[in-house]
Amino acid sequence: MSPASIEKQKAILKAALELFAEQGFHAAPMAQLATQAHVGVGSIYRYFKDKNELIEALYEEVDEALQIAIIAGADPTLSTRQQFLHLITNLIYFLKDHPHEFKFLEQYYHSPFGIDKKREKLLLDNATGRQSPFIKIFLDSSGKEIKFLPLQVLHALAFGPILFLIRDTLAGLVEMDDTVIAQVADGCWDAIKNRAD
Amino acid sequence: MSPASIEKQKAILKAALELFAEQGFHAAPMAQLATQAHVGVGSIYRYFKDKNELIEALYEEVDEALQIAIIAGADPTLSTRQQFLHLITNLIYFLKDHPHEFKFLEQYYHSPFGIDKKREKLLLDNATGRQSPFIKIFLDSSGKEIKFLPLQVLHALAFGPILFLIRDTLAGLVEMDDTVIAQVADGCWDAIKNRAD
Amino acid sequence: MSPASIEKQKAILKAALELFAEQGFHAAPMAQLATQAHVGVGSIYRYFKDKNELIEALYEEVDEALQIAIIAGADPTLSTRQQFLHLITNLIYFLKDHPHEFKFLEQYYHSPFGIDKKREKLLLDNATGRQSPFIKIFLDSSGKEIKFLPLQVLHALAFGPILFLIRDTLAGLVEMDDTVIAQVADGCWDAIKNRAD
Amino acid sequence: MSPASIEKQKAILKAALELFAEQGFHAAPMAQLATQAHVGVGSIYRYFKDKNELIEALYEEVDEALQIAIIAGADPTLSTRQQFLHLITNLIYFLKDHPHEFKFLEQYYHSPFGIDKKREKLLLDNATGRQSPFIKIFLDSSGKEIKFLPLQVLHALAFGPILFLIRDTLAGLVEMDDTVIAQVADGCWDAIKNRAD
DNA sequence: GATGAATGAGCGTTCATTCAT
DNA sequence: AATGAATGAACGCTCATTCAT
Repeated sequence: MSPASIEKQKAILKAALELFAEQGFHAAPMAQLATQAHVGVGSIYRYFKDKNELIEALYEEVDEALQIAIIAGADPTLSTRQQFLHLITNLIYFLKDHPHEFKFLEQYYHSPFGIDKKREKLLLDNATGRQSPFIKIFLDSSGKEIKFLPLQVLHALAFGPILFLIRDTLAGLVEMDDTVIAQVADGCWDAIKNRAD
Repeated sequence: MSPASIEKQKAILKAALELFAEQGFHAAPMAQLATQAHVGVGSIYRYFKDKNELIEALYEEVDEALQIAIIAGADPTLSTRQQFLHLITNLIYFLKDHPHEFKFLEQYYHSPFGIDKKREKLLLDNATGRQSPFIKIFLDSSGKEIKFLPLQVLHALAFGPILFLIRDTLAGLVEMDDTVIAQVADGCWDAIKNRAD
Repeated sequence: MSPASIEKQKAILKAALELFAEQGFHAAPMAQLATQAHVGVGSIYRYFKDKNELIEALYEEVDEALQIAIIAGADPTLSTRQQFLHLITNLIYFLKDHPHEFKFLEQYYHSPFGIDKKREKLLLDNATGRQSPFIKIFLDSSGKEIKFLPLQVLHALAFGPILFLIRDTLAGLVEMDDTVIAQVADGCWDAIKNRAD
Repeated sequence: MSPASIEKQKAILKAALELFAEQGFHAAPMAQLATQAHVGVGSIYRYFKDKNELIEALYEEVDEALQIAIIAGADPTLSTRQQFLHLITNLIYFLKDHPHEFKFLEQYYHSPFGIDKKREKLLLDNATGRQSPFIKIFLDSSGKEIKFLPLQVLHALAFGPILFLIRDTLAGLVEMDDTVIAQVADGCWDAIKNRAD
């Protein structure tokens, strides 16, 4: 694909991210998306088979960026607690600093696409070596530093508060400064850590 | 309003809850809703100004039921921890046992309506005596049995995991038996309780 | 269905017949059809699931009218030749006097619908008592007054010239007065009659 | 025009014939046509002003091939009947053996183009020495071996059955073996021949 | 000359809402 | 009060045609 084409595709994905985040999938007409991306409607369909495929492609892109952000600066020599706090702090900052990405992901995971994608990722993690860094920590330390609980429950305890709080932050209901972020990260650790520790 | 009218309105709300939960706001046409409620399309507009107002009214109804379910069997003589566990367990069972209500609320809170509603409730709680039982516990015990954190952060730590897990349960990704429910409730408490305790 | 509804449905079918005949299925937008029928676009979809179903319904209506016209004044006591000439003359006059119907049918039989419909009618004729009057004559007299030929071949010899000529007539290439009509009908009989007779 | 250009043009016409025959004019996008012809979309517009002109050009090509096939092996010393049977048998075999050409011509003659083309050919035949071989026979023998009828009527009687039958053959409704072909040709002759003969 | 990415008018269809009955 | 037929703006998507490369 030519550089110009790649630019165009990126412009479409960028416009899609903004519009989907601000208005939702349904309320964002392809025509408006085209306008915002400075392309013709028809051009979108050169790059993406239909609206669904555009959404999927955008998800892949956003998820990729998220995964990269999460593992930035990861250090396997640290304690489990410190590794967890590092990862989850990365996650919080990324979502807080990328409200469009956060809103898009929230929508995506609540749509019919989302459920299947989630299940798919879960199976993938079980089946392949490619593992989310969180899952690795959970599996390695479950029953030790971390409570012996089903993976999904650990996920819920670790991520649930984050998503909840970011949502409120973006809604302007609460301010997330560095102190609050540290407190929440801490709270998440408290929720999953084995009490004996 | 005549008893017959009340019945009709209830039928509409019931049908709306089912359809919205199963298909989403957008994918649930008013015509289908009317069919399912055994009323004419026009009748819906007698009780609700438009689709948005129907959604709002349904929210009020569902939220009312939820608030009632949460405080069932509450006992102010118990310890803070026990009161919290009681409330949150009520919450979990209600949401788990009422998937339509849960799915509707999730959608609602992720829609443009949701943000405003949340802010409104917050202000209401501050301004009036009518207070959510959770807020009462948080305000009463913050800095004592419970961490000294902004209310929104406590909310996030307490409710975030619940919502996350119920979602996965309804998607069939995890089974929530009584043991798991107790473990999650416990985890939520661990997240907010003061470590000294 | 209320009388008003029936009127509306008829208006739609009438407009469809005219537009399809004059512009073809593809070139006749639903919006134009709605305008011509003095209804809203959406109303068409109350009566017909989609454009295809409208076309099918129109075919049924036109075919019905055609079948009725063909058998008008049929007299089983006449000779095979006279019965045939009567039927085919009816056919000619109907098509000549109903150019919209003729053009619509031509299009229909040349579309993907048409082939299947034709085969279906053929099977129906074989399987049930309901028989086209032409088929009855052909089957009864094949090998006697009429040549012993496959049914399809008799059809071709009898109808082929008619369709060909009507087409040219509507195109203004030839004038079909009563004399010409009689001559063509005669020619068709000559094509299928047994020479010995 | 360079040899390479001629090749390209032929490839486009070949692809057009196949696609138009199989899918119809409307359902055959220029892009698909370009792909099948192994040229760029833009190239089609170098050889043909627009889609209509491509259709026209294809018609000329197909018609040319048809006219040549019809007169193959013509022998002016034979009887009128034998000459007619020879020509019409040529016609039948060509159409039967070239289904793409037949389907294309049928579509063409049923489209807005067709009418005008037909009228144009008629005028041409009258105005110039270039005459269809059938027209020559009809004009020479009308009132003698052949009925005294308007040219268009003779056309209808002679060609109508052929087109009708080929259509059904391609639709799989009837098998045209050599016997059937001879019988149809015979029938066509019976339709136009003077009874006295 | 040849290409195919880009375009946007125009399509079939849906659905929230209205209003005559 | 209750109905549902009627409406048309708005949607996702296609494709003949253009034009920069």
